[in-house]
Amino acid sequence: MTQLRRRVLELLWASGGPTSAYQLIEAVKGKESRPVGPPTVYRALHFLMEQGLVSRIESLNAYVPCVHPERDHDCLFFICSGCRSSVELEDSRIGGLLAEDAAALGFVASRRTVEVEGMCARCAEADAT
Amino acid sequence: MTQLRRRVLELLWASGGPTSAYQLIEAVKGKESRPVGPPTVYRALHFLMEQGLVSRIESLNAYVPCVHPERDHDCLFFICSGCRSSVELEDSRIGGLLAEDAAALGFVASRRTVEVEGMCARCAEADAT
DNA sequence: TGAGAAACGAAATGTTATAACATTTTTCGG
DNA sequence: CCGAAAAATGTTATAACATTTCGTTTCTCA
Repeated sequence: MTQLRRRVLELLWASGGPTSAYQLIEAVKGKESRPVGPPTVYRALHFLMEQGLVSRIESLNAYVPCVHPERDHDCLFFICSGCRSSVELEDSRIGGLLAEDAAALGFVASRRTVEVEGMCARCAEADAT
Repeated sequence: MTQLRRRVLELLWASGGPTSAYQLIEAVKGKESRPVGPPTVYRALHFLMEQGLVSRIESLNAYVPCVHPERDHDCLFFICSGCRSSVELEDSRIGGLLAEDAAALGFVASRRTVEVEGMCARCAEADAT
């Protein structure tokens, strides 16, 4: 864990929601006052994802810190179209079903992406009003 | 269903695998011999997705024709890193669990993305050899 | 047939991600 | 401590993916 990687991770923690790589590039530039190129931040993100500290949300092209990095994780994301927030959940039953379906195909799984878009309770309520 | 939209759908059927928007742009250009801009093809893709004829694979930025457009679908994709192929499956149990988890959060779901990356049976075997 | 809606063409631009290569920093055996 | 090897980072350029904007054409239907 280097200074740069820690900084990217801290920015993600601070951000409070899914954050795009280019937002992070700007944020790192802001803290330092020197140029930071896209590869720099993308490399840090790849590292953090390998370590299980960060996840990528495919349907948003955005990144979030993991809620429980300690556990071998297999997460699903609920993404609110209203407030652009995301909630991470763990449901091993889904992993189980996916493993079962994969086995039926002879498929050797390595990475899972499970994302649900919709409206969070707060935004759904606001919307109904 | 217009001529252009039909052409894009046919190209997807013919392609035999996940296809990027820019590959489709090139392919449409080829068939016609006139320029076709990105918005033209993206509009057709959005239309076809609305109709449930095409799905987007988020983790590849690519598009595939749906296997069973007739049914209200709720699909999962198994994507092979070896041969870049994808298999579409329906497993209503997963939709059920996701609905259950969503309900627990008060979350109103609209779209689901479930993608599993790995190696298909063929490629896993070839890899082991 | 003519007004409104839907679809399409075209140019520019915005957004996301990586390739390729140079340089700096760290690590660790001697 | 020193220097070679490995890891990380900087820098430039470009690839890949997607949308905005606006003007024109085509379709529909009263």
